[in-house]
Amino acid sequence: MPVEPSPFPARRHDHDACIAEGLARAEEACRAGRKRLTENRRAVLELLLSGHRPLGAYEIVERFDWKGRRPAPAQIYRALSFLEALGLVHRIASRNAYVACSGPGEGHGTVFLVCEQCGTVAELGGAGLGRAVHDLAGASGFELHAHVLEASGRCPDCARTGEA
Amino acid sequence: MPVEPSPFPARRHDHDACIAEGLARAEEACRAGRKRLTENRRAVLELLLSGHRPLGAYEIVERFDWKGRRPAPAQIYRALSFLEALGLVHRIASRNAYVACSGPGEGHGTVFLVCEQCGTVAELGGAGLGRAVHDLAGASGFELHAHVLEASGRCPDCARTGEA
DNA sequence: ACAATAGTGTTACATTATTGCATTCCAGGA
DNA sequence: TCCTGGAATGCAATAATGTAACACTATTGT
Repeated sequence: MPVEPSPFPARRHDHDACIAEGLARAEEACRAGRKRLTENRRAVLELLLSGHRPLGAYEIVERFDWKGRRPAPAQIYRALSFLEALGLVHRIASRNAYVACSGPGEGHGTVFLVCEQCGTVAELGGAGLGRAVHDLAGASGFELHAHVLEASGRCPDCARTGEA
Repeated sequence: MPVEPSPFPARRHDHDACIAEGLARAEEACRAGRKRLTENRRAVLELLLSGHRPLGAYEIVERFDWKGRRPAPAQIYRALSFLEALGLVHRIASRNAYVACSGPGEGHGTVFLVCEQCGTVAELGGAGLGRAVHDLAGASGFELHAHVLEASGRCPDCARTGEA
C-alpha cells in the first residue's frame, strides 16, 4: 500500500479539473447503478465540488441560482440523499454539513480531517483504521454496520500561517 | 493494556449504583474545576444517567418534571454544554443526542458504539485508536485537536436475539 | 401510445438549537 | 450584615436544520 501524498488540495490546483472529475465520477456511478444524474442532482453536486469545504444544506439553498429562483430545502435534501447513497457526497455529522467525495474511496473506513480555520476537508482512506474499529467493536460482541470518524484541527496551510 | 470486559452494561446491573457513581463523579469534577453543580445541571445529568441510551435535548425537556413545570430548551442546552465541557456528558453527533459519560474516560480517543435496535450506547477507551488517528492526521501535516468516532450496529444482546 | 415508475415543485410542518434580556442566586469582601 | 459582581436562571422569541405529503411532470420499457 503506497503512502498517500497529502490529502489536502494544494493551494493552487486545477480546480476546474476537480469539478470535471467529480462530475465524471458521478456520471459513471449513475450509469453503473442505473440511476439518473438529473439537473438538480448535478447542480447540487457541482456546488459541493466547487470548494473543498463542507456546505450546510441551507447554504446550498442560498447559493442555488437556478433560473432565477430558489429551490425549497426538500429539493436539496433529496439530491443530497441520492448523492450520499451513491457515495458521491459525504455528510459531516459533527457539523451538519455536506462535502463532495474527493476520491474513489469506498465510503466506509474513511476519515475526515476538517480544518477549524479555513473549513477545508480532507478525506483519508484510513483502511487500517476501519479494520481497527471493526476489531475493537467485534471484541465487545458488537456487530458493526457503519461508523463515522471526523477529526477537527488545523490543516497544514493554516497551521503554517498561524504559528507565526 | 488489559483487555476490557464488555463495555455494554449487563442486562441486569445495579443501575442505582450507576447513577450514584455518575453523580459522584460530577460532584468531584465540579469541585475540582470550582464550578457549581446546580439543581438544573444535576437533574439533566440524572436523566441522562438513568439510561445507557442517548436522549435528544427535547426528549430531556419532555421528561423533565421539575416542580411541576418544564424548562425551556435553552435551559437544557445550557446544562448540556456545561456538562459536556466537564466531560460528564457526550454528544452523539450522528444522532443529535446526548449520553452520560460512562467512565472516567479522558474524553478524547473515545469510541461510541450505538445499537441501532435498542439505542444503547457503549463507550470504549480505544486509546490505541486515538493514537492511530493522531498519527494518521499528523502524517498529513494536520494539527489534530479533537475527533469523534461513532459506530452504529447491533449490541451483543440485540445481535443474539435478532439472529434467531 | 400507454402504463409504470422515478423525480420535481411546493406547502406545510417537525425537530433541533441559539440569542437576548431582565431577574435571581450566591460567594466573598467591606 | 450588607453590598456587589459574576454566574445561573426564566422566559420569549427566533434561527437553523430536516421531513412529510401530495399533486404534477418527465422518463423508461413495452
